[in-house]
Amino acid sequence: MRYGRELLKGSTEHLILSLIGQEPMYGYRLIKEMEKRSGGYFRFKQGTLYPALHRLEKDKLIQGKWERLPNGQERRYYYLTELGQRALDEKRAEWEGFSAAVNLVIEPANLAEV
Amino acid sequence: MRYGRELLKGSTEHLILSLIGQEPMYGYRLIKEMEKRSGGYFRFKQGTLYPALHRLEKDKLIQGKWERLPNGQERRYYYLTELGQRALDEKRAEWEGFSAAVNLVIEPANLAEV
DNA sequence: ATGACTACCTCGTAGTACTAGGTAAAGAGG
DNA sequence: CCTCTTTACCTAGTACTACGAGGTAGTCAT
Repeated sequence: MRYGRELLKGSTEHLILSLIGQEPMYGYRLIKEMEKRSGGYFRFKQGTLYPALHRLEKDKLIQGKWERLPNGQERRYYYLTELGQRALDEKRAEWEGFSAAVNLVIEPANLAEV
Repeated sequence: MRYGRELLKGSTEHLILSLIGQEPMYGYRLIKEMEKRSGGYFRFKQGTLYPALHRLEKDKLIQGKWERLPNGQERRYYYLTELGQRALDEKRAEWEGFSAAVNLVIEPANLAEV
């Protein structure tokens, strides 16, 4: 089941913060990890991810550090900041409230037993 | 908890179709009903709802009919079409897949027992 | 007749996912 | 050596849509 692109809006940052909060990561790995953990559901495009990472860094929710591998290659690892942790908690609560509200509206179950 | 405006994107049409599918409605009532059923969570703005209704009608997912009240007032009632019912089913499946995927990513629970 | 509510509408702006392009290096296979 | 795939970073432009802010008009109670 392919999801509409608009559905993802507003959840991208939540998802990214969530993964980085679990373990510092670099962009390319984030894409792979997102796909793996969602059972293949999410396939973030680079044109979605990198701008989002730059936004989050500009807002000081994450901090990037260039790190050099033994073979000389460089990767930009992102770490969750304290501010980012608070934003993550907020976004989690937001998601829970939102998804509960959607379910209330779309499920006719709430017509019974009031 | 106030939700981010972007979170709503992609769910608006699903929510509208869902309510109209339960009972034909006019715009103003949709706003009130949405608020009531979501426990006050959703407060659709007119600038959101009316353009969405027009989109849905243009796409033939709903059909509008002007109906005159005894006092002479007119309302535009919207009815779910067959095409709309199919779209609603799709959007419901989409939402279920999407929310399941989000929960998989944000809950570290999936690290245990695999 | 003044205000509150119902009920419809639209224009412009802002935010963001994606397409389509780009760079550069590592490693594998021939 | 050369090509291809993969890793790994980046950006400009487009399309879509929620919302703010504005408008019209009728009903009803005070």
